[in-house]
Amino acid sequence: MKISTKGQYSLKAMVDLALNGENALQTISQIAERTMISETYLEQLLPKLRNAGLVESIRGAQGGYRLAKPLNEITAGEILRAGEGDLIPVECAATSADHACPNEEACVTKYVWKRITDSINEAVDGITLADLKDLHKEKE
Amino acid sequence: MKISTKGQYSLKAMVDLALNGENALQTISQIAERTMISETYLEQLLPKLRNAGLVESIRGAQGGYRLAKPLNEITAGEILRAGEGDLIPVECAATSADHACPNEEACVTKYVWKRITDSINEAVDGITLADLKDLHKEKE
DNA sequence: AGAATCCCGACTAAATAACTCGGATATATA
DNA sequence: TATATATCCGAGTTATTTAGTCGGGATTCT
Repeated sequence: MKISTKGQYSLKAMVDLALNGENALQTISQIAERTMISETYLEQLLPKLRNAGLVESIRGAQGGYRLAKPLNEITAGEILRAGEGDLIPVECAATSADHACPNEEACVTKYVWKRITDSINEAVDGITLADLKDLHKEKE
Repeated sequence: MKISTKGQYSLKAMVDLALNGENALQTISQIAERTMISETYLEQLLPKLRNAGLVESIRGAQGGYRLAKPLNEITAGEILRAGEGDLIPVECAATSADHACPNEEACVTKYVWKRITDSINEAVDGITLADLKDLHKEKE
């Protein structure tokens, strides 16, 4: 029951962009230095965030990354689902998974998995980068 | 972000006891047959549930397992924490983990991990075996 | 042209998960 | 008391996943 470093670092990198490079381009090496995540690993993570439409990238010299949307339109949920994969702790909780569980008990446990899934997603979908930036300001 | 089979099967086994052997002793092989979990694996899981005070066991011939408390006093949260370990998806969300995160951003992400942790635990602590038994009755 | 950057897939090592197995211990019953 | 029935416990094994590196290609600015 762990969120992998992919998810953790993705959020960390996005928060870094929110705090430091909301509009200006930031290179991987700049993000790496501030977040303490290796450049090579970030090179693997950032493309996922781009494919999800959360950041945009400019290639070539003077290039880099920046957020693709306003802070209040990017949720922790989007980031985690992009970096980590769907937040579904048990397969059968996926709404599509109707592949007849063999036992009747399984159907009852499914209720628990769904409740967990829903509560996780509600939690993370209710937090935006704007919220996190505000929180950061308060902490100073 | 997966709940391991330890957690899944622990819940499944407990639901089985709730539905079939609330008071009477059930042997591992009986539980195994109904839940489709191997006997040897159950042998590994059930002692954890016993250590957590959720089931009690009688050794020797005619022995077996049964629930240690009334259905409405056993929550899915207790079962999962016993079988799976604490439901804390990121280490630093543990309240005790005050080992100075080096970056200030880390502290902001910590807020997200805490929200996730809390929402998961609230969800599972709000579901008892009695609820699941009722739900099972409805399904018939 | 050359330097700075992102892009992408393949690769490896370490950790974790998912079980199995062997043998010990306790208890009911004949 | 002997025997069958059960739980108990720790060690071992295999498969999968995670975490991260690496090499080389493509793009763009100066």
